[in-house]
Amino acid sequence: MAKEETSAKKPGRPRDPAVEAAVFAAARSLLGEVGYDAVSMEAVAAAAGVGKQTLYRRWPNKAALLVGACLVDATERVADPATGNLEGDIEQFLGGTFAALETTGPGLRFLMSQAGLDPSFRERFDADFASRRRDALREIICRHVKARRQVGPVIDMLYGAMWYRLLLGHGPLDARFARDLAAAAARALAA
Amino acid sequence: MAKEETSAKKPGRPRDPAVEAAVFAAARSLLGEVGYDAVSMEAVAAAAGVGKQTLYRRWPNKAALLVGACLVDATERVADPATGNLEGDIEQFLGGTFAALETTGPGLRFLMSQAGLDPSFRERFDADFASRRRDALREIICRHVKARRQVGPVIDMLYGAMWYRLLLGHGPLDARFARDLAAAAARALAA
Amino acid sequence: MAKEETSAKKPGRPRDPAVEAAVFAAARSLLGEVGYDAVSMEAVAAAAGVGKQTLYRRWPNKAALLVGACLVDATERVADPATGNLEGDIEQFLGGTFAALETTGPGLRFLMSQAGLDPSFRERFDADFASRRRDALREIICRHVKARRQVGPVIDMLYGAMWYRLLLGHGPLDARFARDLAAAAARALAA
Amino acid sequence: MAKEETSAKKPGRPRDPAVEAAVFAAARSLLGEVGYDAVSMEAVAAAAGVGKQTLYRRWPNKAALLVGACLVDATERVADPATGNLEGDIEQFLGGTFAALETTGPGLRFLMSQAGLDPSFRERFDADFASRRRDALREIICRHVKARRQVGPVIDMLYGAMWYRLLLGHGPLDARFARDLAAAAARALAA
DNA sequence: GTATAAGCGAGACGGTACGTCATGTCTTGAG
DNA sequence: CTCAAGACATGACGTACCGTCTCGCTTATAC
Repeated sequence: MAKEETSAKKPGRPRDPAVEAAVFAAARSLLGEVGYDAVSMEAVAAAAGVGKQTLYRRWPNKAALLVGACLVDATERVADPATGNLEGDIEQFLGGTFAALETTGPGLRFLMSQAGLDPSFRERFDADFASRRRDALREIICRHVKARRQVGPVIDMLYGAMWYRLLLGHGPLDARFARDLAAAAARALAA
Repeated sequence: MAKEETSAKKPGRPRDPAVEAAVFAAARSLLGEVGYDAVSMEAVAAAAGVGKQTLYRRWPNKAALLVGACLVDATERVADPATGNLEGDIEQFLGGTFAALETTGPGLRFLMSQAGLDPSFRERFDADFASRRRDALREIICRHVKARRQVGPVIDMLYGAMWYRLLLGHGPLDARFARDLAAAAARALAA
Repeated sequence: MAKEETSAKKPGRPRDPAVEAAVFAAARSLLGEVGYDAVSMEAVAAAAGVGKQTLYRRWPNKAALLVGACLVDATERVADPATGNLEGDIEQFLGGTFAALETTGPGLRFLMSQAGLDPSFRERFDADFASRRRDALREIICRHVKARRQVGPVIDMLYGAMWYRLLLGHGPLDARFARDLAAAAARALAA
Repeated sequence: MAKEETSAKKPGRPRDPAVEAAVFAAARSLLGEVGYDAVSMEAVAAAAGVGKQTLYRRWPNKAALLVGACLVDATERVADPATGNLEGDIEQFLGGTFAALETTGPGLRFLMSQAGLDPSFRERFDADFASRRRDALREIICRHVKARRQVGPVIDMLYGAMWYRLLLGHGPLDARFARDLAAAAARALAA
């Protein structure tokens, strides 16, 4: 097939793979500490022990860098649930997602806030992060549900509830909330 | 003591009342056109024909100014529905809410983003606006549902879905979405 | 007429006159210490306790700033010689000129370099400074010499020798050099 | 002695002799077009179709490279004069030198200006270029003159006059100027 | 042959400075 | 005391080069 000619040997020194890890770690740490606005490319570069040009070589702007930094742990933290039934799978998925928010919550809240403020970041954040999370949840739900039409709104309700509480803080994102949401979703999706 | 002669004749030139209106108009217009980040105090001052010092005399920073400019959006505007059944009432309430977003959407989106960024504003915004909207929806739902325990999460799901789409823009906030959400909620709340 | 009300009261805060003095002092000091290339606008700003923007508001670039800072060096300071004979007058004139270079040398060297790099400054520097010095020397020489045709090249030789050593530093600009040049010039101009 | 084991067969691939020519051509061309400051090693490398490392392997810095590039044509362009008398030889030497400036003048002007700005470049430029030209002229003069003591200042006067006009542009560097300088120098050196 | 060693084009790397922009403060003169 | 104007110190922006460091390749001598 030779489809993957992408990895043809390029000339010049190859990119140092350690850079990405160092940058993402620095970026996540700063994001959690001081918030999106106060994260500067200079600070990320300094914290990661990296030149500014190296950041701009790999990410076009701060938004892309931070989304990349958060994307990694969100996708790798939530295990695929397998309880066998719809409600249980949803509960487990949401429970895992909420648990991850213990550490990633502040950073993600900043990113979603930024999405509300900046249209171009909005697109990138949805395409690279939020829509992927919706797809992951959709896949789980669709294992048990045939009526596809109802699934979309229910996914928006589930993730919506999560973000709503994450942004406003008027209620906890705990195991009980996961259970309540899962129960409501399961009933909503029942034939 | 009557020390608080607030309206006592203060020395010096009085504040020009036209300034606030001009500034708010300029600010909302810029916010709609270019987005929060690209709004600068300098641009607001120039657009309003006002000196920068005048802005800083009245608002401590850009966020506060824009919050002031947008707070008028966070006002009740949805008529009380009366279709007689749960699903119909929810659909009508959400439909009205979504319709109002046509004009108030950008302002509210900015306010919710600001709530995500600023904890003190978060509290104020939830207490003065968001929780009141939840209460209004709760009252409507509770006309038809006795099982109170399930209501809270469903309200978060409904408003959550709305905000989720408002912030990310990945799907429309239209009559059909109101209908789908109402149907799902009604099933979730059914005994 | 009064058209030239250049100094008409302009609105806004007036420029702080202390800035120019502080900047020039910092610039000349840095120029003397580290040389033109190593002088950075950032260092000048820091040393003068001034913001970078303030520098760029007043001077378009580093060269212009330093030219301003050094132009004070380009001022007449040599007393008119009166030894009665050609060789003595030349020697005394050059000796005085060389002595002044003790302090003004670095600044003048920079200015001449700048003249070599920037054609428009070249014209200005020649008209306002270098040609006047040549005229001064010419007047002294012409007191003793009638053959005008030979004078021009000799003046270029004398000032040329000075600048050549000032720029390259391959030989001293001292009393002995003044004497040697005067002797050579006197012979060259002899009938 | 075999001290000069320079040409000992060294292991590894030998240096490509075409590189130096390509680099010098590119460097001279850039120097003439945009001036010393605006010449960057990256641009030279790109223009010569050469890697940056190749430049740094052969020249320690930009200054050395550009001096090298200009040295070549200055030394090879001026033929050894042989008119038989002092004044004629000087005139012919200067005439040839001035003629070469038609093409090399702008580049050399940049280099001399840079020498005035940068002490470390100053040394290199004098050692590798200017002092060699003075030596060439000294040799010619010393064929006819025994009184060595007067020669040094006269050489500074001759080359000084040339650079003075090259930098300030207040007079032409033509055959007549060469003749006038030669005549003055010959008289100055006469017993 | 087959190491070994250096040169080569390319380009990523940690840095420094650039010149621009916006922040929030300050200082004018006018009202 | 407010207002419009604009200078001020500060600090991040994104770019351009610096001089160094890998890469994979080429081109020599040495074993």
